[in-house]
Parts: sequence; C-alpha cells; structure tokens
Amino acid sequence: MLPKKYNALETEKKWQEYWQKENIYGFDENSNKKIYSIDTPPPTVSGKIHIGHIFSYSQAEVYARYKRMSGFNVFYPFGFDDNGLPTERFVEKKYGKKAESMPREEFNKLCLETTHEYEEMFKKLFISMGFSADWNHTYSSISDKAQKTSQKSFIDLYKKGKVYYSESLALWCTECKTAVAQAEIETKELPSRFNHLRFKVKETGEEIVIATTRPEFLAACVAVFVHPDDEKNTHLVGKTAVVPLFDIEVPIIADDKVELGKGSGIVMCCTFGDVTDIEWWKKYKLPLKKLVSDDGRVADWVEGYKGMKVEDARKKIIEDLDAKGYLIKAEDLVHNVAVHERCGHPMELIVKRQWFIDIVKDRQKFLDAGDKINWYPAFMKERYVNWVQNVGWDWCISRQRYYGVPFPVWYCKDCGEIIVADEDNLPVNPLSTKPEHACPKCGGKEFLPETDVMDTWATSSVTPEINSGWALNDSLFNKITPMTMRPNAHDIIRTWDFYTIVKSIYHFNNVPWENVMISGHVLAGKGEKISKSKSNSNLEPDELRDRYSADVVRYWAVNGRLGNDIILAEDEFKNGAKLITKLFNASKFVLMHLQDFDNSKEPELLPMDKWILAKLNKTTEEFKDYMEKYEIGLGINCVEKFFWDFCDNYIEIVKDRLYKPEVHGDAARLSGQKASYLALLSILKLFAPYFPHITEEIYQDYFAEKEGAKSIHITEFTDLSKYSDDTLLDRAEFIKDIVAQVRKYKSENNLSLKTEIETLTIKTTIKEIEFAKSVIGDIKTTCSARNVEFVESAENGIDIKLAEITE
RNA sequence: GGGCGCAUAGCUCAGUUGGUAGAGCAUCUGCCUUACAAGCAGGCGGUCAUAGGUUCGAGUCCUAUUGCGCCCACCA
Repeated sequence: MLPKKYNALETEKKWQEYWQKENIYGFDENSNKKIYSIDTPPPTVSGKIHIGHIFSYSQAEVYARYKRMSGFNVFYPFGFDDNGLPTERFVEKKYGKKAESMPREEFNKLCLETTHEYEEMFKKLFISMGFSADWNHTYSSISDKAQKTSQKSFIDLYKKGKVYYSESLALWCTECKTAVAQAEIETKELPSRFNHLRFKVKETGEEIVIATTRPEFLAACVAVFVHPDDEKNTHLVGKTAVVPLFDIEVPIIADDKVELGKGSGIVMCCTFGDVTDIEWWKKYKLPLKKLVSDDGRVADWVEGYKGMKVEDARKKIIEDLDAKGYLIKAEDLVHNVAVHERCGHPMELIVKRQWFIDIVKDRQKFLDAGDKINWYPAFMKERYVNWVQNVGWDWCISRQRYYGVPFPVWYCKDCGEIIVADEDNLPVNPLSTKPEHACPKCGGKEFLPETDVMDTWATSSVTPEINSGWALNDSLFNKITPMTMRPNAHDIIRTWDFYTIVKSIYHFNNVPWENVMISGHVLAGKGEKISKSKSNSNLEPDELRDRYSADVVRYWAVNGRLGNDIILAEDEFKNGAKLITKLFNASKFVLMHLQDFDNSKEPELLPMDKWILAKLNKTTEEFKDYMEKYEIGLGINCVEKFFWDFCDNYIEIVKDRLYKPEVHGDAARLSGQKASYLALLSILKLFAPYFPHITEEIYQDYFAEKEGAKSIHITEFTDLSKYSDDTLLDRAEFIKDIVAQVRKYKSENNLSLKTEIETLTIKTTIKEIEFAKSVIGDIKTTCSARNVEFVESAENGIDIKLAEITE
C-alpha cells in the first residue's frame, strides 16, 4: 500500500539503486528490436554542472525513455570531455599553478586525477536526476579508446589528404600560448583609441593622415591603401609612404576594400593587425614582418620596443609619436575585438606551422549534409547553414599545449619527413615511442616527436565513432551508426555539430546522425547568461533536486518550447510539484479500490467508463504525434491536461460506484475498476519518461505483480485503440458541463459540494437527453442529486431544487 | 551589415494542419467533499507589440514597422 504522503527523496534514491542493480537501461546488443542510438554530449570537465546542463540533458533523457517505451532498443551512452585546454585551465586554476611550471607528465597526471574525481561527481548528479543512460557505456575523451579513435581519425584524414601541416596564418592566443580555431573565438566590446598619425609621401613631401587602433604595428607596416574611387586620395596611388618613427618606405596601393569615409580614407596594412591585412598581404604579395611573438611580446628586430608586451608597446609608441609630433589626435572608442572564448584574451594573428583540416573547400558538402539531417526545431538548421557559409579558415587542430590527445606523428631529424604512426599501434604517444621503421625518404633513424596535442573538438567530433567502437573494429559500429539522434544546446552547433559532420563526411561520406535535437539555454534574467559569478547557490541542481525532487526538476526542464531559452524562475517548480502530489493522491485512490480487482475479467463497460478510455486513447495519439516531432514539452502538456480531467471529473463520477456496490451493483463497480485500472496504468506509462521515480513507485506498488514487468520503464505504452470513440467524447462533454454547472451553482451560493439536491432539472435538446439518461446514475451521485429530470429545450441549462435540510 | 528567434492575464510561460483565448504563481469568494487543505469549487484579470493584407473566420498565414535577445561579419 502506498503511504499517506509521498516521500520523494527517499523514493527516488531507492529506485535509482534498483535500476542500477537490475541493469534496467542496459543496451542489449543481441536484441532484435529496432535500435535508437543517441550521441550524448560529453559535458566538459572544467567546473561544475549547472542548471543549464540539467535543463538540456533532461530533454534528451526524456526522449530516450520515450523511445524505450515505444519498443526501441535504446543505445544511450554517457561521456565526459576531459581533455584539452578547458580541462587544463580548470586544473591550473584549481591548483594555482601553470602547466609550464611543472614537468609535462606531472601536469598530465594531475589533470587525469582531477577530472576523474569530478566525473564521479557529475555521474552521481546525473544518476540522482534519474538519468537512464547505460552507465556501462560511458566514455571519456582522454581514455585510450577515445585517443585511439581520434588518432585513427587523424590518420585516415591524413591519408585522404584532408589534413595538412603548414606554415600559415593561425589565430593565436598569447595568454594560452596556443593556436586556436575560428570556432573558439568570441567577440567582446573593448575600449580602444583611434590614433591619427602623420605619414609622409616620399615623392612629394605631402603629409597624409592615417588612423589606427594598433600603432604598435607601425614597424610591421608593409603598405598603405586608398580607395580607387576616393578622388581626394587617388593621386597618391603608386607613390611611396614613409612610416613615422621607423622611416620605412612602403607602397601606396588602391583597393576597394578600403572603406570610404572612414578615418582619413587612408589605411595602413601591417602583418598582421587584422583579417583585412591578411587579404591584402596575400593579394599584393607583400613582405611578411612578424611583429608579435608567441608570448605576446614585440619581436627582437623592432628597435626600441623589443620584448615589450604588445599593450605596453602600444602605450609607449603613442607617447613617442606624440613627443615627435606625429600624433595629430586620438579618439576614444569602443569596438568589438576577437577574443579567445576560454580566457577572454584578444587574439593575435601569427604565422606558424600548424596542423589543419581542410574544410573551406568542402563547404558545399557540409551544407548538403545539413540538408539530410532533420533539425528539431527546424529553424536551428539556419544557424548551422549560417556558420558553414561563413567559415573562412581551415580548422586548425594543433594546440601548443600539454594535456590532450597526441598527434601520432614524428618528423625525421635529417630530412623533416612526416612519419605517421601505424594504425595497428594506436594509441601512440610520440613523446615516449619511436616509429618502427627508418625514414622512408632518407633512411634516417632519428626522429623528433610532434609535441603539440589535438584540439579538444578534434576528439569530441568523433563521439559517434568512439561510442560505436569504430577504432576497435567493433561490430557495434554498423549497428548504431549513423546514430539516430544528437542532442545538444544551440551554442555548440557551430563547433560540435559542425565538426562531427565534417568528420563523418570525410570518413564515411555520410551524415553522423539522422536527427538533431537542440535545446535552449537557461538564463538568469532577460538576456543574462548564467555565469559562475552570478550563479546563486539556491538554484544549483542539487539544491533544487533536494527541495523539489528530481521528478519536479525534470518536469521544469522539459516544459517549454524546444530550442527556446528560458529564464530561471523558481515559481515554475511549483507547477511540477503540484502535479506530482496530485498523481500520487489520485493513484492512492484508484489503487485503494483495486485491491480486490481481477484484471483477467472483461466486463461490459458503462458509458462514462468507456468515455475515459476513449479520451485517454485520443490523448495517447496526440502525445505520440508531438513526441515524434521531438516536442516533449507539448507531449506532457496534453497528458497533463487529460490527467486533470481524469481527477476532476472521472474520479468524481466513478467514486460512488466504487465505494458502494451495495447501492449501484457489483457490475457497475467492476466496470469502474476495469476502466480505472487501465486508465491509471496508461497514465503512469505516459508520465513515466518525465517522472521516472514516482511512476515506478506506484507501478511497483500494484501493477508490477499484475503486469509482470521488472520496471515500468521497460514496458511499452498501453494500446487503447479499441476504445476509440469520437461520438462518445462529444456526448460526455455534455455530462461534464452539467456537473460544472451544478458545482458553480453550489459555489456561488456558498454551499458545500456535497449539499444534496432534491431535484436536478436538466434542460437540453432531445439528442443530449438520450445519452444523459443512460448515465443518470453517475449524474445523481456526482451532483448529490436525489432525482434527475429532463426537459426538452433549445438551450442548455439546469434548474436546481435543494433538498430540505433535516436535522 | 547578414541570419535567426521572441513580443499572449500583474509575473513566468503554453497555445503546430487558421474555427468561441489557456496553465501555474499572485489576487478575491466559498467549501472539512470516505484520494488530495501542500486540497477542492468558483470569481477577477487579455483591443494576443503596432499597422495593413489574405480568409466566411487570424494569437495562429503574408507584408511592413517598433522593441528585446541570440548567432555571424566588421574591428584601418
């Protein structure tokens, strides 16, 4: 028997342990059921799990449960992204030590230990939220399996000519001292100054004014540009400009990339202050002057400023220019600067050997792949398309860092030939091993290992391959790929989704998944991201779970529109809490009356009993329609709506029949029992994906024994299609309407709902009367009416004659 | 500058083939009703951002405008 009150915390823990022990959610490789595979996002192990994670992950979780109960063999792994720069920065911050301050091996060991500790915490939290992942299929991006997969991916792309090693321009973070990819850049508004500088034209001695925000690049100035249509300045074209302070002579060139009307209309081109500089440098084959070094300092060849940090050099050069009269004026301005998303530091452009994956050339292929995937919600596809169309750089995958998947690569010490590891030997660490054979080009036997590690996305972009055991030649690979669904939040469409598509297209010429389910973000306020500094400990996932229960938090997480950001408002948890309480109480009522029920009996059902099942059948159909469109919020909405109808109307209607067989007869009671049994069981199943704990509690209390399943979560939704009856649905609405009118009458007259009515006169059309007469017993008990009369009328209405109050 | 989303009750949000505006919270009135007072019944509260258009009918479709947000580009 269910207790009087539901103790969520205790109950939830109990069933979580049971599910683990009984391996309820394990993926069955030998099953004949159709497979539904999910490419679960591995959360980055670089801090804690916030409510935004729970929000997003719960949506996919509910979907996994829905598919499992729809008869699919669900492959739902779980992973952790625990390598690369985010992890390094996290560990550096936690211990207050920089990676370069200790031996590489020591640092890597520290990273590994720290991440494992956090992964355990993450896992516990997700389990406590009722996640039905198959915890036997967990993966970590630093594991041997992931490294092997990632290296195999690299080698495959290398062989296919899609990976290249080149000394070319890279986006460089002087704070993290590594190259980064375009996708890792954010824009930030930073204050700056527009400095108007005096240049001289060598041939005529004329003075020209050039405005720049980065005067420290003067020494690396390689040309000056004007717009070809700028009549004011076209006479300068072909002449030579003299750079102040440094007396460097550079050509003046016309190019329509110059923006008319900005500054003086004359621009300097340095290597490299911004992206336009690169374009001009390439287009006009200008010389290369490397001004910024790896650590963000001015190069040694720049007299007077060498070794200074770029920001310091900027200050000093402005002073120097001013002192010598070259600075005409300076305006303060705020402009958008490209910064590294991990550290917020402004990016530099430098030339250095890096490993790249060739993506720009194949944009169209990636766009085509995007077309083949179903995006839920559909408009999120636009973000993908928008990003792919604008990708301007090949994907730089090498990072001059320490903790990550190593490149399976050595270089011949003699001739520089690139030696790639043998696939059979993966994973390899070139730092501690050597190639098996001499250099194929020169026969050299000495090698230099590649010391860089791969970008963390280079590994997380092969999660379908890691999960399916591609690198292990696992039979699972063909079974579960392409995966059925990829869930993630919209911020990583441009990174995780895009890169995963790139890899899949290059490796298999196929899409990685059939469907993408995109979630929104949880915001702290309007347009305000949840950040660590703002996060309120009251609204941490574990706090919310303890206060409201995991089922309630899950309800909150799915109850919105797919893909939409939501503002965290604690009031919204009350909605779910209320529903849970109601579900428990209603179940308690139904089960109380089912203790002597024999489910094998098939009684002829009374009209209102048929009605509730017909209505539930319709609800189930609607539910499934929404779910197939990944609209899990709308799915539960329609179930919830039905459930309140069930409580407010059906239970009230059937109540008296269940309590008093001596008055209404055993057949009337049995009919009510049958309908109640089926209805509650179906309701529990429909709620089960959302509220896995309370539904299991109720199922185990009564239904498990009758139905014979080990858990409600491995049953399938009840098929009630034989009760489908649209005419009955209409007819029954009329009965509900009578009950509502009676309730309103009593409420308006300040009467208790159980106040007895001597005669209830129902005025309506002949058509409605017919049906109403067939359920007259139910009307009497629900309204507490001794007599019910019918009067034929064009308009619906009721008359009430109260019973005399007898003391 | 390009792309996308949002605008509905005091608050937070639903409303998906166009058909009489919904929920929770808040507020007011009443009710101990053999599941539930952490409850139940009922009330108050909305020219569905604005202006046009399509339609017998528009919160829903189209066009324009305004405000807010996100992504991308720009960063001399």
